[in-house]
Amino acid sequence: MCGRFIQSTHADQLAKRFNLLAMPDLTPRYNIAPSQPVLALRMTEPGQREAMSLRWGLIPAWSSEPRTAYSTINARAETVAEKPTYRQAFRQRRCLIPADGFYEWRNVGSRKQPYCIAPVNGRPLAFAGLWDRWERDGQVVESCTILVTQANALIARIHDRMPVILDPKDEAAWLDPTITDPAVLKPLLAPCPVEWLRVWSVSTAVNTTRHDGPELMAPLQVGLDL
DNA sequence: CCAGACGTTGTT
DNA sequence: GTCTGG
DNA sequence: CCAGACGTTGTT
DNA sequence: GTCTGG
Repeated sequence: MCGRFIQSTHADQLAKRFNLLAMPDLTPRYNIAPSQPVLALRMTEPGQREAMSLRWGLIPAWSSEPRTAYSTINARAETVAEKPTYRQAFRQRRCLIPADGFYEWRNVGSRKQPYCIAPVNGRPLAFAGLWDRWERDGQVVESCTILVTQANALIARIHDRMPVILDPKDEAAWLDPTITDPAVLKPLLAPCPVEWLRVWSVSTAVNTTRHDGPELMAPLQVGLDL
């Protein structure tokens, strides 16, 4: 799955990578946790891409409270087109979530060892995401979820699920609001090639959400790598 | 019909 | 064990 | 995802 | 809102 990730690329670099006209000021973040704000990209009317900040953990528009009684930080690619919580968003409110890496935990006996996974080429990845807008009594909460799929052979050493990392050539289609056919969209949600990513073990400092900095990505020097 | 869920993962 | 907060 | 709380009353 | 279970 995907329960922590990194957004560290500067605004100007992101604007170039994702063809954005404007970007808000960004603070690099190395330990984004559920419930926190996430930078996401969506399509606006004249076909422009727009950056926005979304709460991580999708709150459906029909929810009575601006929260859910269950976890919506991830949506399974295999079933996202049918699930009541995600179906409308899947057809109408898809987004890209830029990421410079993510963390997964491997069970080692009774211990849990965190690993960092990041792009080999150093360029930001795009997670496939969905967003929704919740509104009651003038209170507005925009929120998102990250799609997950079967782990590729690299990630499978750690965990059996991983975020959907889109092929850059599919990013425009994922954002295109005129595409609503699951038969067209679902093939974009395959596990990414192992060649795009590298994996290494990191300190359990990442476990604590108040820790945030590039040091969280530092490789462990004690031979826990896979 | 109404009531109640609506999710993912891991573990047993 | 389970829920909430980050 | 992990970490940390998980309760009530009365007093300051 | 929409689907499932009773």
